Amino acid sequence: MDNSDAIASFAALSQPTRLDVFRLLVKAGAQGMLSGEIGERLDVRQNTMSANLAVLLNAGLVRNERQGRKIRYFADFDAMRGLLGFLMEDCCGGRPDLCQPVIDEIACAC
Amino acid sequence: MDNSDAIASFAALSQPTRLDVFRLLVKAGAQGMLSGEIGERLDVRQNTMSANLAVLLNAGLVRNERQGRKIRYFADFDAMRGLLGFLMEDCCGGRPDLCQPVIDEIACAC
DNA sequence: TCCATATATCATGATTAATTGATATATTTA
DNA sequence: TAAATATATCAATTAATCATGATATATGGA
Repeated sequence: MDNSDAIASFAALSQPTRLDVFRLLVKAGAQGMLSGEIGERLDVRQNTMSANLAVLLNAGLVRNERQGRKIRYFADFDAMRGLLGFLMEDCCGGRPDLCQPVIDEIACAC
Repeated sequence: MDNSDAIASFAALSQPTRLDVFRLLVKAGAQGMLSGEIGERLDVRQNTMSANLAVLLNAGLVRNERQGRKIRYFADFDAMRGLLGFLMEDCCGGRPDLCQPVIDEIACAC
């Protein structure tokens, strides 16, 4: 994870449809979702969805896997890890009380 | 933290100077940094830096505090918390092994 | 009050991104 | 192999963003 990877990731997440897609894939977890399923759920046209998925893919935030003529997309949790780590690098100026709540927040119930 | 707050935050972080600024302020922690200090450190012109700080401020990612004629900026850790929580909401589809490494990554050493 | 310092705002030109209609590619089924 | 389905690519228009020069505002000190 270098600076330009992080820029690409944040740019990818800074668009409403793509943010929705990514959060949907985070929720879906290891099961992922089909491209068509995603487009239907979010009511986004086919080519727009394809373009937006390509941006997420290019940023490394999602992976995909062909299944016949469908394509299944997954949130890439390793990429998430890298991105958040990059953002929080050397955080807090030595004051854990600032940093800890941030960590707690993503300590999801799963 | 709603969808449009998150969009604003990611858009703010998707620009090289602003990402540098934010990471610098994360490192600085509670001490923060003066606007001028930041501009000098990152070698960015005065009005460009001011505009970029305004974007971060508007996104809620940083706070500021006037000190005489200088203005001190701070990373807003509550906003970070909200943003990461929003992104990871209902994560992993019930598989903690996917989520845990993400949490571990930002468990900084401070 | 006048000047210097620190920061913010405004207008503009240049670059970049987003959506869309049309079309192409890949895969499965008949 | 032809048709149908699922997804990707292309070209073009519109819209958003960025850095910059110029200028304005706010604070502190002489």
